[in-house]
Amino acid sequence: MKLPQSYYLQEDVVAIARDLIGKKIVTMVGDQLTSGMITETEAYRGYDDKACHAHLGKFTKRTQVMYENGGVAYVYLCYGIHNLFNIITNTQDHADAVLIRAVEPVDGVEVMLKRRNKLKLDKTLTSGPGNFSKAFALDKTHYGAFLTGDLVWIEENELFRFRESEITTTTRIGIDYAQEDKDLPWRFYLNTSKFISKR
DNA sequence: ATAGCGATGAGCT
DNA sequence: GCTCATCGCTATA
Repeated sequence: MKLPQSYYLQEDVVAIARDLIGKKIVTMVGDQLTSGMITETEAYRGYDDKACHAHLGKFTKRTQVMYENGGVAYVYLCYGIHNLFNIITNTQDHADAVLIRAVEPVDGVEVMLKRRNKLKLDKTLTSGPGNFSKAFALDKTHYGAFLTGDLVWIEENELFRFRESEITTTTRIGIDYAQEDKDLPWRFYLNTSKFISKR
């Protein structure tokens, strides 16, 4: 059920970002289980992608986990407020990552509502990378966490099937500084879901 | 030691 | 569409 490490070791991060749509992501934090179906992702490709934190092999305390073997979490704080959750892919020294930008809630909606200080379920509960991370209690303590472990993982979603036409391929958000790479079609979302950060 | 800034989200117009 | 909260990372000195 849990995706094995070999899944994350695949070399095409863009293909993985697309393939993760429809899969189930689960966290077990403080005895509270939350899960959801992944509806929106973006690919960031290590060395040659100007939008990637590891562009041209940039190696800092923040980016170091990106260079590990695929199957670990890369979480960083954005705008001083939001934790953004990424999955590291490819083999060691290839700093590729997939940003999870939105999910559709499945289990633990009450827990998510509490974490988000909300009273009722609507699409803002888990759409947008900062909102998703907060609802799933993903933060800096998950930096480097193994996705084969018992804290956060991804499962195959046998029951859910969709047509190819339900996946929209488009450009990534918030990376205008990346010059010629800002228009790469590396964002994917399930256009039949309400839980999308931006259409 | 510190200036500059960002893979965002909320609220208001 | 516009503003701004908020702070750790990064580069530079």
